[in-house]
Amino acid sequence: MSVTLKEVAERAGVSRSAVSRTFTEGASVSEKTRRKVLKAARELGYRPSLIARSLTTKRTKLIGLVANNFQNPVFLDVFDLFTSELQDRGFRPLIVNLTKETEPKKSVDLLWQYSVDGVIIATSTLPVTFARAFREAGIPVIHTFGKYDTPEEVHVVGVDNVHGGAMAAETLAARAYRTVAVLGGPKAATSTHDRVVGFKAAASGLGLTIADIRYAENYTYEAGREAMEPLLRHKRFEAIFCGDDLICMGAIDASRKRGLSIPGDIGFLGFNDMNIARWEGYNLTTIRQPIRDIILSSVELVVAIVNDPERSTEARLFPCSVVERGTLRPLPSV
Amino acid sequence: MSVTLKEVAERAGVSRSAVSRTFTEGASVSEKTRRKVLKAARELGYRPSLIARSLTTKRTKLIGLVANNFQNPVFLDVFDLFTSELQDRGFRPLIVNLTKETEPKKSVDLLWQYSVDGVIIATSTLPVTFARAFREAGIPVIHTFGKYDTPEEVHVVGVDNVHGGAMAAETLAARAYRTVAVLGGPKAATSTHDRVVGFKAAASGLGLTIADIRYAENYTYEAGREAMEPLLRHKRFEAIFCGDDLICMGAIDASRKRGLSIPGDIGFLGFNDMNIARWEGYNLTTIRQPIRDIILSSVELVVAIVNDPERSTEARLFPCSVVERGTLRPLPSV
DNA sequence: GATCGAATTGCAATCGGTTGCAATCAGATC
DNA sequence: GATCTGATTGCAACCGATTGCAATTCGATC
Repeated sequence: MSVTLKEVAERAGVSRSAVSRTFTEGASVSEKTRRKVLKAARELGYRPSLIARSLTTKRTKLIGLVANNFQNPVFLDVFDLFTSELQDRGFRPLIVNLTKETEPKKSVDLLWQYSVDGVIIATSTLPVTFARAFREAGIPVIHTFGKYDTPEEVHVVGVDNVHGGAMAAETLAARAYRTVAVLGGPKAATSTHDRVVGFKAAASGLGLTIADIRYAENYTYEAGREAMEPLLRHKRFEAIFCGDDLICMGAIDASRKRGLSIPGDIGFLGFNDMNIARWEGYNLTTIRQPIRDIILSSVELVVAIVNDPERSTEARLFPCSVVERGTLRPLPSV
Repeated sequence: MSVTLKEVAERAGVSRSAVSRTFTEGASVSEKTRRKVLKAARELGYRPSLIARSLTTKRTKLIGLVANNFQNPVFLDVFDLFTSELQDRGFRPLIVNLTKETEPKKSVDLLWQYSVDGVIIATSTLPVTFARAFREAGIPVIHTFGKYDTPEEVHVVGVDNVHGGAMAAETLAARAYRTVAVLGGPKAATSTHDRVVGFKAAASGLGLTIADIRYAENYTYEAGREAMEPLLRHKRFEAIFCGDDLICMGAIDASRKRGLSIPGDIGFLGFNDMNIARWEGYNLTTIRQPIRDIILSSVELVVAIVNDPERSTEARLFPCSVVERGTLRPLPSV
């Protein structure tokens, strides 16, 4: 069926080693035999089998990409960037969908059996035990969007969510809001936790009163809408900080349904700056996560630790930034 | 580093064959040795290497998933379903991101080198030559969201877009619209072409006048907004059929910006019924593609042809349906 | 206890490559 | 032409499994 090394060797009149060497970077082959081999290979349509190769080299060039958040639009960017970046560096992503499965051991087994060179966990809604399980199995792992912890147990790339939360509080305070509410993402997510912690801490220093805190069931529009309802029943805040743009949009629509105008009656501040935040219908003021930087850095890091597994763990945290649009009242002129 | 067959065999005091057999479905092993082997395996933490296995079995249990549309939210569902369904059947998706790359040969080479068992091309914006390239390389391939053609060159799963387009025309006609416009997806996509063809054909039979036809650059909100502008300059239609929900939302926002009300001044009909279509802010009336059915069927089919590559090509087309919401005026009561 | 067929087991070859090692070769130097 | 050095080449073992085949074991039957 498929052409093998041996056939190429025979046709080129050289040994199998010679053929193997012409196809491995930096191996010792004379220009003469290399040409003979390439000619024969071309004629036969030969491509080395990565499966066979990885059996001896112990490198598969596969990177496990573990995710459980297939409903949030940010993940379009995340997938796009991860897949193309890995591809450009000669790696291939092997996706593991964790939506149904919550048992770390099974994913570890799965990826272990495929001998992936490394694993990227791309979600903020998994506990650190997950990443740890990979590390204990001896598989290089990095947790993108993970929680930063000292001492660093595992490589983390993401944003400093505590700082992001603080930034949100500052943004509201700067616009002269005094009484505010928080509508967080799913309570179990470490990102939610950190953002709220950061928000609270900064709020108290800024003279902001937090009238209410609630959490959406998950990172969806519907969850945001639902979670907003009770907050609207006894509305006693001027603005609200949402833990995610999607949730924020749900909350906005819930408010509009009650006839509230934005930002007149109520101000909204999102988190993420996904594409949809730019849409005219919402035009969301939001805290931006530099997704692109995060992914590029993750890929770069995973490649680095694949090449040097002993590398000490590190946390790469990128700064968030405020994207000013139309759901908060303007900054008071100075 | 990792535990091998041989070590398990030694510990269990049996031959390597015995170990191999206990781990392969339906092989002949006595209950007694199977127990010994499992015990030893458990103690050592042994998991068979799929890489090594696939070298002899010629099966990798990998399925290439080729996509180029990482910006459209429907693909969240598509990825979610594909990955979890393949997973459930013991296969793993190997993703190829074609956004930058347009040369079929390179993807074929790539997946060939990984000896994938089969390939799913999940996009409507690639020509049939792409799928053909895989078939010619002897790799089982199915084109999801592909164009249905007779004679069938390649397995296709999707909807009958001609019929979908016709359904759109009927929907508009039934609501007593007389003069309409079309805002298609990217012109190169076969799906766009077919939908427009179906729409035109049905329109003429229904007494609908098509005042204008335009195409968006790609399947995005921004492209929809831009493409709508010229249509609005000399607006001479009562309703518009958009080739995609996202494009439709862009078009809606462009219209609202000009102060037009919906569906009062202008009616909108989308295509796809993605999650966002349900959002209060848009509440889009749209033609629904049964994504779930399409994906499940694709996965089922790819597994089938992996097991029987000689199977004759087939086209599985699912029917579209109208989802009534708020962007078209109501059906006249009878 | 001998005989027979079926079930189990182990041997050894194989899958398609890589790589350490020793042998060979080429070119430079004397 | 002999000698030396570094570059090239081929041999053969190995990576971690599977599998056809022949040998062995087992249980049942006579």
